[in-house]
Amino acid sequence: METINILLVDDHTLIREGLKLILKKNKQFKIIGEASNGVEALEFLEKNAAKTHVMLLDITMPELDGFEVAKVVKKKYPDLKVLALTMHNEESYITKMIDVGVHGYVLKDSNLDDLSSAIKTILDDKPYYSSDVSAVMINSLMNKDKQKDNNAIDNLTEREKEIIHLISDGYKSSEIADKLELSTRTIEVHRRNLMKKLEVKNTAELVSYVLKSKLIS
Amino acid sequence: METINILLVDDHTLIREGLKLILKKNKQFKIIGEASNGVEALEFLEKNAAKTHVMLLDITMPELDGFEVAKVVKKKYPDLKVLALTMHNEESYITKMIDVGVHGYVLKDSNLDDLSSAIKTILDDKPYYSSDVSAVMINSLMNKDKQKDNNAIDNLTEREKEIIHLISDGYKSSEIADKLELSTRTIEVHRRNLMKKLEVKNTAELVSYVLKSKLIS
DNA sequence: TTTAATATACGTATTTATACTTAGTGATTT
DNA sequence: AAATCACTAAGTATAAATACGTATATTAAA
Repeated sequence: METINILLVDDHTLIREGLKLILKKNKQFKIIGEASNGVEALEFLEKNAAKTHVMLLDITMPELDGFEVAKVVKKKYPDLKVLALTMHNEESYITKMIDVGVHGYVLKDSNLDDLSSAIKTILDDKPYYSSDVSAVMINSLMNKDKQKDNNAIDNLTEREKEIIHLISDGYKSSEIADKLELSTRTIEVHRRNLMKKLEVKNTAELVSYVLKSKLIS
Repeated sequence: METINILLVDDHTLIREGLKLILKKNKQFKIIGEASNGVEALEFLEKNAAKTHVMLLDITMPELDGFEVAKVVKKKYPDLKVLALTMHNEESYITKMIDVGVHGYVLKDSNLDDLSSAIKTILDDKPYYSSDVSAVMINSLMNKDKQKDNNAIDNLTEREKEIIHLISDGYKSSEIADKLELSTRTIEVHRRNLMKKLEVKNTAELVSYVLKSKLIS
């Protein structure tokens, strides 16, 4: 059983102390550094990145927040695992952290077992998300879908959907006409109708609209 | 404790029989109908939708598959809860079912407890997804993000990102020029450079590219 | 059965986007 | 000091998209 070296990053001293006490219960864990903001954390890593295995990272911090830190770490120290630690259970935070390349995400009301298994899971190169977090993700996917209802996209015809798909793939009207064996004029009319139905001004906004509304993936 | 009326839709007789036996263990559940394909299921609902509470729906079926059935049901019978039941644990299936408006999704290797709580959860107007499914979702989000790395988008300059954002919002070059107090020609150069860097042919593909790569949300 | 919607197609005109070339300036790097 | 890069800008020319109007055959819905 090898020692796991941990860097603790949180702006609240009390929370850092608490985490230290919790982590001490598992003798495998060793806290080799602490930082109270992003700048300090990156300074520590400048010298000690090689021996650091896991970074426990708070999201909301002064100076340089967790998002920015995670971005930098991912680029400069790709081997270092980052476990986001936060009280925020909102979708925007979670997706943003995932986007930024965090390996795991645990809520601050987790217990020692959760934390231990999170650390071990991400060291094993698997993502870890506490169950509450998963629930939020699924929920948000559901809600996004609800938004999709009742909107203008339902009024598109099959032909229009077909054409909008080809437009998004970068085909110009003449190419679409060839593909579907139709006149270029017909495709142009479909474009006009599509823009009118979806109330957009040009091709760019049209593509943007359909992609955001998830008609096309 | 009210009776919950269930419609069972699966093309394999053996699976239907098995499900009936499993569901019989809970006296609250009552199977009021069966169907071996989508067409039969919709025919049953034509007459009995009012008294049907939950539809247990297999995805892979002949004639009319689960996706299509779910679509129709959502439109015609919005109060009827649909629980997708399948052995497929792949991301494409799951996201597609969510898109189509299914209320819950359970794998066929679940046990009675899972099934019962799934049914009760969706009747309570909450989404239900078995834990394995959640894991797949999170994983797919992670993987999408990994794809994003190493791609051409990292090479874009701040100005280019700013402009591509405005393009996606439907602004034409002259409008972007006004907004940023630059020459229209400058914007045109940026567009050219963007298309060259991202190896796309036109505006449509450009917008499609950046949205899919999640540079813009 | 009339109505409405869909898909098809052409004409004309204007506006945008795209292609190719050249070039100055300021900041950064080697 | 020289080279590189990001940003800026212009000239010229063609291709594509957009904005109008008009029209017809088919199909779905009232």
